[in-house]
Amino acid sequence: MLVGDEALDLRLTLIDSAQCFRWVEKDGRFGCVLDGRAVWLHRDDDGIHAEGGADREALRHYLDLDRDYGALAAEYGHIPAARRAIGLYPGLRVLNQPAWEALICFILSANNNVPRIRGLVAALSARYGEDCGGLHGFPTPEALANADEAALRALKVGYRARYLIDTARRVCDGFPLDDLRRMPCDEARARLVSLPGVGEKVADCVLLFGCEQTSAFPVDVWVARLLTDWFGLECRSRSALGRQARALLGEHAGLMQQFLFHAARTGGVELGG
DNA sequence: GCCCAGGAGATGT
DNA sequence: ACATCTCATGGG
Repeated sequence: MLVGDEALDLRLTLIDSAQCFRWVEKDGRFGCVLDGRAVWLHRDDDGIHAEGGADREALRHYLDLDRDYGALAAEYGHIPAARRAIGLYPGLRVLNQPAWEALICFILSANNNVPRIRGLVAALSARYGEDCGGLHGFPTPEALANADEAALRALKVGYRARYLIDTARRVCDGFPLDDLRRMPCDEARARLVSLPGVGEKVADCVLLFGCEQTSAFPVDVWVARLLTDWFGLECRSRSALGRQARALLGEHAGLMQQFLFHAARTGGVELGG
């Protein structure tokens, strides 16, 4: 099935950009379980193709293919660092992931590095997710709510085991994950940070990658550096940096953040100059 | 051994 | 409201 012929860079968006930790690459194809079904994506001369998985519209939405990224470049074209970052990665898109998956993956991301997060997510899915022909689906809230803490720690999630179980129980107990996309961003963030293991940074990642809240602006170590070095912001706390960045960049601040983050983290642009 | 990684929570001021 | 410490784990 032809998904589209957009500029989408599969490896950059699904693996290297560290907004999702679930996709695997095998023989030039990219695989994951979405909505309980395995899907494999690849590009040929015609564009992006999908084998298996959900319907075309759901995939296009997941991959954010219906957004005009040319308009994003125009919106921030007057900011030199933003223009550079967008120009460097014309194939980067900000995914629309299920909120539950983003929530658990970014709880695991706290004080952790990308390869290890990916390994933990794979181990979690292999142990608690449904087998879908070689690939494993993401664990359900019920599966993690009923997980044994020692068994989770055996997967090397460390002190985050307690966060996973307790947050999963909150979700099973009626936490309104699916309503977050319809709330004002600040209200949705306030609700998320009430979950164990979720601070402001993780909340912003869940909002941006899992709730279509494009103004949510996660500030990790790299974004904190680039905000001081490229934008000249002078704040001590990440919280204050995030507030200023959102005020500066507006309703699509989070989309822009993803380009800036990748430019800073991968060294595509030098920091400190 | 140290420092770092898409930080959060508890405690003290 | 802000600063400091601790929390597992693995790689450089």
